[in-house]
Amino acid sequence: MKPRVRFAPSPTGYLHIGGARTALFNWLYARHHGGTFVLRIEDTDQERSTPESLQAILDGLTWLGIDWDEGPGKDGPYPPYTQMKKLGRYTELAEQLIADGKAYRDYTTEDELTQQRKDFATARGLPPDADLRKAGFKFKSPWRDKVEKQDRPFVVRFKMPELEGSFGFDDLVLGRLEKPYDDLDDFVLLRSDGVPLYNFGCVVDDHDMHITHVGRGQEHINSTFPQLMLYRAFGWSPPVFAHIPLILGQDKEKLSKRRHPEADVMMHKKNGILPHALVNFIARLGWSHGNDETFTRAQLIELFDFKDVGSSNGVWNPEKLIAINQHWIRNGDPAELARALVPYLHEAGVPEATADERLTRAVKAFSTRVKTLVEMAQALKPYYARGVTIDGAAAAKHLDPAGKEMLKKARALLERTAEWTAANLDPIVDQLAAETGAKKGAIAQPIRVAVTGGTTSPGIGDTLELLGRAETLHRIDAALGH
RNA sequence: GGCCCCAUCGUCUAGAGGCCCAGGACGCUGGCCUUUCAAGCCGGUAACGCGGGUUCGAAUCCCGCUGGGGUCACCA
Repeated sequence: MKPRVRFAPSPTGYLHIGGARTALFNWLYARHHGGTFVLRIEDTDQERSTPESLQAILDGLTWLGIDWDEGPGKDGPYPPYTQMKKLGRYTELAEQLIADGKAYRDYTTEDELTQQRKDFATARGLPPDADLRKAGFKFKSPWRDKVEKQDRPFVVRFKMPELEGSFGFDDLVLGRLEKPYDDLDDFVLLRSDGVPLYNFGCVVDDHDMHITHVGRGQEHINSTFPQLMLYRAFGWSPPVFAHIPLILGQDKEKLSKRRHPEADVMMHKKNGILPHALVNFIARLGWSHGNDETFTRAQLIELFDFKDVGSSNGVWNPEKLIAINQHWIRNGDPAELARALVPYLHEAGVPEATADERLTRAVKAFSTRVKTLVEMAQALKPYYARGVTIDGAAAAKHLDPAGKEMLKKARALLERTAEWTAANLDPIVDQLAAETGAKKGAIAQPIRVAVTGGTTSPGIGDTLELLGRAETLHRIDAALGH
């Protein structure tokens, strides 16, 4: 049987890096097994859900190259894929549970609940601001065993069976996980406005959508138990669970949107990280395959399995992300990189940049010299300009009288170069070195400073080819004071 | 605090009883190469949290401790 997996984000903000990894692992699992990857929108938190967030999440996934087979914009056999569009289904199932005596209508009001908390605090001699959860407060509804229906607001609560012992499940990454029955209480299924809460909506949808494997963050371990009870109450068989470790910030705290800007997937796009580099990095955070560090997308799909996901949390490591990004800039397809680079060049103030053959050559020349697309755009920008401003220190060091003298000789040779290619241009340095007995540095550096304005650039041949004959001679003349 | 999960270099990790006085990667660092800067190549730095067991033998199994994380809503 082909697996059906899902990613079920809540559209309450941008795509979080932890969510992206959860999506990635599920997606890889589906692609590896030729299964189906479902994208489901859990928008039952009406306070916080926004259309903009939904779009941001879709954009984030798309940027990362994680495509879904069913979900927003993709019809599938088990619609709708948005929870607020199937409210009737939840109500129907809640009614069914009530009829079966497995859930009940709880008419407890806000005031009554507050009173119960107060009484609890007083009985324990606790201060009014004490955290009652820590003190072990457990809500007991007086409606648990009543069946009458009243004409006022109510929530539907699950009637947790009073059973001895414990129950559990076999997690794909953590192994056997168990919990005593009496740890659970009568959790809410449906709010008073009829909207389902997470545990209920999640179970109903995973069942309705025939989900076979649920890969999600370890913060959901505890909610798996009430969910399991729901499966049991409905007589449904639960999916296989895989709880993947959390990603921590550099301060070792859980990666949060508020405290960690790197939690935003799209921030990395802005920083010039390649989508595949981020995918590669994120995959290696928690998952491994021997000593391998870099993987193509095809390799990830071929090698991924939940059983190779580790069980301990991982700390975000920006240096390694950069290193992997550099690796893919260096080893990726230059033409493809050129296309990815164009928007960054536009951003850098080079509106005329297009993914042409010249840009591809430029990408090749700089691929070992920059770590991000932002750096690449910055590095390339001067090559698109007319003329260049020469750095004072560089000029003082390399464009002294001797340097200028050498530059003149170089210019003469350059002018006579038939075909303006790196292969033809590079030997000029050697030729001059042989003729004058000067060191290559005494020849190449004055040229480099004259045409780039600074002391560093790719090889002279590549640099000059990129600049073109006219611009090279123009800049040399300017440096010579003509 | 209750419950749950976790524990190898600073970080990501390999390691499924002897192959490990622990390997790779990033970082940091010495050198080589070199027309600059990179890249590349060769080297160095640095870890099995602690204490008990089990075993001829433990990073690997068991227990305790400690530490870290998660979770306890009419959020997800």
